[in-house]
Amino acid sequence: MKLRRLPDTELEVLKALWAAGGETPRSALEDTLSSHGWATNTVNTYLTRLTKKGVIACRKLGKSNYYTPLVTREEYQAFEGRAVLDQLFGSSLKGFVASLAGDGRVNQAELEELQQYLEELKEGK
Amino acid sequence: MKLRRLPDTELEVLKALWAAGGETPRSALEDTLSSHGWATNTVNTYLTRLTKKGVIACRKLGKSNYYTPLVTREEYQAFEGRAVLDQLFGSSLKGFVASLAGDGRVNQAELEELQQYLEELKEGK
DNA sequence: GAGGATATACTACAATAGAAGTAGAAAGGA
DNA sequence: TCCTTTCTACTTCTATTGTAGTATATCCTC
Repeated sequence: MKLRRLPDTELEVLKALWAAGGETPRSALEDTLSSHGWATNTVNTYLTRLTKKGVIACRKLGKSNYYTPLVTREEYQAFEGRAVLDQLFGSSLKGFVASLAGDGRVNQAELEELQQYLEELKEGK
Repeated sequence: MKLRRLPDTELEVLKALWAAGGETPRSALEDTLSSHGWATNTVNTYLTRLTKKGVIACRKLGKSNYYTPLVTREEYQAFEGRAVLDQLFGSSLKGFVASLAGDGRVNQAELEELQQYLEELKEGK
């Protein structure tokens, strides 16, 4: 499927669906999304839009609609991450990290964690 | 200034302005942006919108408008990078890198470059 | 089988984005 | 002076997003 960047609100709904894991009734999503303070109908609109875009599937069981993500979190993350990298950092991963590190927007612990990950990755190959 | 996410088209214009460096007449931006195939008026619209948003400044010299970025590339990069990290990767830098690496969307050379950068950063501290 | 409770479907509406046409000012040449 | 060229300002138009109201269908209960 052709992925495209989703609006913030729709992404929040999709994230709730990912978090729920698998096919989920609308009502269950409301809890996860309650912090946003959206009206029920608002969430419903976002679900409809996501369905129309083919990002999630909707199935009616009894009186409730059940939704299933058609895009995995991993797929979307990779897509979006790559897009940002290409659009703003000249495709340079180092540029990305350097930008955040240089601005003090990322702490030491995170950098170490990343470094360790890279080591492991290298060894694993 | 309160930074906010810019629409794709406006970002392209802003990037052209960054690339030009300093105060730049509209006509000069057109060259950089020609690859997009936008009409002159289209570019103008985006410039006006960016000006209204306070992202760039406009000054009239003679018959031409000259534009200056009010947000540096570095600022915007850090802002946007951080936003993506928080929104989609649970603020985990490692998560970001792992996502791209795991998907094969980033090559070996880039990973090595990043690793080296991290080493230097550590030593420098 | 009428009335209320629930869920979903449909509609609305303002703000923002993407794209560009038209009008008008200014400057320079004939 | 008047015409043409070159810019900018103003206007327009459609699609998308953010948000939610109204209408409709269904099921349960009395």
